[in-house]
Amino acid sequence: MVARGRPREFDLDDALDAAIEVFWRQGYEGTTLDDLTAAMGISRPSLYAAFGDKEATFKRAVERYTVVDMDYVNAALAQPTARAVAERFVYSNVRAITNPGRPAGCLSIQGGLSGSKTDRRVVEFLNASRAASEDRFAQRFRRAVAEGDLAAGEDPAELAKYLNTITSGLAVQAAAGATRAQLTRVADRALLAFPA
Amino acid sequence: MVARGRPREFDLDDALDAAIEVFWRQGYEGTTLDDLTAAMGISRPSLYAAFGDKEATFKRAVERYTVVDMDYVNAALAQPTARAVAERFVYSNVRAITNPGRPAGCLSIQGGLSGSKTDRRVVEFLNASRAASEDRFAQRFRRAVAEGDLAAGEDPAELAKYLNTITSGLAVQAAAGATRAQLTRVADRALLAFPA
DNA sequence: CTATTTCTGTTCTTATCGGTATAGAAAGCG
DNA sequence: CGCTTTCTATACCGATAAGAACAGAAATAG
Repeated sequence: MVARGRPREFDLDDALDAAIEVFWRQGYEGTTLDDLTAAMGISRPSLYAAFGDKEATFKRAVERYTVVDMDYVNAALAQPTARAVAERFVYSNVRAITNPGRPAGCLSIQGGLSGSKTDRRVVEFLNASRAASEDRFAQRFRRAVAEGDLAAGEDPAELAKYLNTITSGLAVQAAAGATRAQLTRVADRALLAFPA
Repeated sequence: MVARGRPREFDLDDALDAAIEVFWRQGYEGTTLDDLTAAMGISRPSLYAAFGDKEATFKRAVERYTVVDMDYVNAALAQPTARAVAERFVYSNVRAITNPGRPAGCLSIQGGLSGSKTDRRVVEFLNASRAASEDRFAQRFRRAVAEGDLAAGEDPAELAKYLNTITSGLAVQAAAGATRAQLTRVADRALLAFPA
């Protein structure tokens, strides 16, 4: 793929990083194209040429967010035991949603939990994205049961939904201003209910 | 207070109930005045005369929502022990956020977790509203410690934040389509971590 | 019955939204 | 060097947002 014509003057990932910040802080519906182009440092036609429309830009931003900012999910899933998976997941989640210098909370939650009829697709996209993450944990816990690491009586899907509920709740608290210390204590407690 | 002039042709609470539904489903920013007036069955000037502007209507709706739809909080707080308070709170929360015929989830969460700069006040209003609820539980648990009902080592504020995190997380799951049965099992597990 | 008060519906205003047309600028290709 | 291709910036477009103006309608007060 050889570059033809005038080369793009901005970096796609840099631009997406800026978009991530804005969508994270203001949500999909609360973000205007002027907000986006100002933060990304590009003009409107450049955005449309590079990403498509607002919705496509949002999806690209969320995809990059899951790769860059939620890489800790992969690290958690790679832990040797279900218990270690859960601990690593919850604690690194707390760190991610209370990261100084980044918006508090989680783009996947703040991006849009509800929306107008015309923006319903965006809400469903985020729901599906979180469900996919939950599925990965369910799969990991199925493996743990098969390996004898988790008791046969445990329901992998239920454990995954439990963790997903915890991290969602933590993100809501973080967005409302809860501190890392507070949420760490909440995480400690939540893990009491996870099989040891 | 004697009624003067032409009497209002609609019921304030009926109108607010309709507004609650719309804000609940679509969030503050996703709701237009046309959405509101259509659902409430009144015209635009009637809405403005009765409630003020869109923001004031939202706040009135949230206030009514907390009185009508979150009355279970009072019932929970009135339970005799901290453990009973927690159980009652979490289980009735699950029922409320998966109530058939009503929107899934919780207005206080779906109303707006994030927003544009101009709608920031609404987000903060909701945050404050949830914080106030959390405070009531913290106070209740302080009483429980004083009464010897809770161990002296327990932190009432932390327990309250834990429950608030759980119910917030449950609301997010419900909004994304989780069933009552699923969330009941998550609630069962979450309560394992609450002092018995 | 008249005057006053307050509600109601239609219409209008202003700002801003997402998205686009158009023209110019910067690169590679021959 | 021109020609093609692709980017950039200014300006523009129709649609829609929140909110206000205005006149008519329905009640009470005298």
